[in-house]
Amino acid sequence: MKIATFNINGIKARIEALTVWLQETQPDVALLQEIKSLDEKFPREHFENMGYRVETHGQKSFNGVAILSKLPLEDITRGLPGDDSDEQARWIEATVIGKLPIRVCGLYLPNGNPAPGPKYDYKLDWMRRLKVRAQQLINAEEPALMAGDYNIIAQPEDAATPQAWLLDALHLPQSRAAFRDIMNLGFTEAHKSLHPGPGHYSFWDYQAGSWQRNNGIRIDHFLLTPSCADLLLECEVDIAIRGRERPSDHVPVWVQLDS
DNA sequence: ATGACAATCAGAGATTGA
Repeated sequence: MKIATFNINGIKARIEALTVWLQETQPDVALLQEIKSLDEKFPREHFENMGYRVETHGQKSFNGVAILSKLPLEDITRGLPGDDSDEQARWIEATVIGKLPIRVCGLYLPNGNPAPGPKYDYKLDWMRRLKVRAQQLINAEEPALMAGDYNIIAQPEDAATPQAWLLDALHLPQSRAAFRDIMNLGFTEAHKSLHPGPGHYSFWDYQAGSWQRNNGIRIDHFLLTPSCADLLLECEVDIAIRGRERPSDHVPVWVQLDS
């Protein structure tokens, strides 16, 4: 089973690029972030005609996550538990029914800038809630993964110019500590486990020729529970997508699971 | 660097992103 995550930075602006990539890559499941669309405005039929089930959790203008799946989905839930007043659409879950059922969580973790400030407080509180849900997934002892745009530079080698990020919400010690806390519950970060070392990025800013200079950061991750990590066969980043016409500032990351 | 670049909503330019 091939599962991908892709921050598309707007479905309206990215429908062509996303369609081409889906046809080339043929993921069974694609977790999308920043659809920037109301549910009723998402081009559902376009993807259904390509053989995908479409489940969205959107809002107007900003944020928004979705699951496209060629396999059956069960028990779909929307929104990260733990704060009924949170109106930002950043979390969606479903069980994908393949050879083995996999609980799949798609997430768009808050950016948090500027830090300190209310947006950073929201990021840290969102991560506190994420840890609660993550612990539940570990306790369930079933194959599960959490994938998406974590907006966390987890270690200095995940940035081409780490010194430029020292005061940024993506790289502040509290952010990295919160990510580590979640990892330490027992998750495997798929790409790092298969491709350790520097120079792997998933985001390049639109500004200042970041792509041309390979001034990137790695912030899109797959976190696997232990029984899911046992199924991991491959994990790759589709870097070339960033060099195409009208790209997202993120590129897709995917895993192949023996499931 | 009050910078750049892109998307959204709106129908200009502010807001957000990372």
